[in-house]
Amino acid sequence: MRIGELARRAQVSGRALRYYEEQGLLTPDRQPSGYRDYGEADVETVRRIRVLLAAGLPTSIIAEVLPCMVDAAGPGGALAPGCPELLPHLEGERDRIAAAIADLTAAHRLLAAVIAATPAMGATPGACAPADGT
Amino acid sequence: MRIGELARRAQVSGRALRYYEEQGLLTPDRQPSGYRDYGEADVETVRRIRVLLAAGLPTSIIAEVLPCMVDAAGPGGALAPGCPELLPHLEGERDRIAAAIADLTAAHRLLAAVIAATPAMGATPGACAPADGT
DNA sequence: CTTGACCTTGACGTCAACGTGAAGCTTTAG
DNA sequence: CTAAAGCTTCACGTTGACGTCAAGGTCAAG
Repeated sequence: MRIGELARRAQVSGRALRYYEEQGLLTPDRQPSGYRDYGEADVETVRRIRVLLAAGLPTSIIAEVLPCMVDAAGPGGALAPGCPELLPHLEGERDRIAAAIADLTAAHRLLAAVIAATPAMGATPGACAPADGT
Repeated sequence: MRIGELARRAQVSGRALRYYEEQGLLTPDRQPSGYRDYGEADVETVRRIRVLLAAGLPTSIIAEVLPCMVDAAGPGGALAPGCPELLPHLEGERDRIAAAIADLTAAHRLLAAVIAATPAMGATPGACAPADGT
């Protein structure tokens, strides 16, 4: 398929797909016209990229892990065995994500506490922060 | 205390502290010399700022929630009741954080799966990704 | 007084993941 | 045939949270 279709099916912009290629995350074939020619598997690959990006991993890291999860067949996204040389690196990233989850959880608790401490709305002096003119 | 001490005690750069002031997160007094003069409570405030920043909240939002958690006395960071007008906004942020946690958790699972699928190190072809010259 | 550490305000640089034209080729619809 | 999508490669713009000089003022020690 061409870039537009993949963009629609994977819910990303064409620009993003070109960027991913530039970063080595995707390497589509080319039609004689020069148009990019993506395969079906790329849809799933892009989804994985989005998951990892959403987790804050930079494209350079994703480029390393992607070939380790080439494909397989499964709804949950099964994986193939990968490259043991990157293992400590991957474990480091995994731990960084765990730490990030801890941070977010702390922030979540903080916000939840603030929300819980908020007097219910409707009956208050009203003078707090300027609240900014929106 | 002056900016250098706060920087050391709160584990941030002086530049960051000036930036926080610029964004309205901190408003230290000034000594006649023009030097910033921070109070003890600012150490904790900066820690909270860091937690929320680490969670991906922009400084503009943090500026809104900070006055809602003015202070109190507690090891976990107790809170004062806040501004009900911001409540829906805060709930939105809280949900966004929850979504981010979900993303991170998904990525964590993905990485953990890759790691688990990695053949243990030591006995493999070795040809995988170029591994990049570092 | 001099040195040196620490402080001040600008103001430009950085990094990541794209957005957004610009100028031109290709393919599809009619 | 023409017009309209859709594609191509540059290449600069954006956003956020700072880093990093630059050009000084201030303060404690000797």
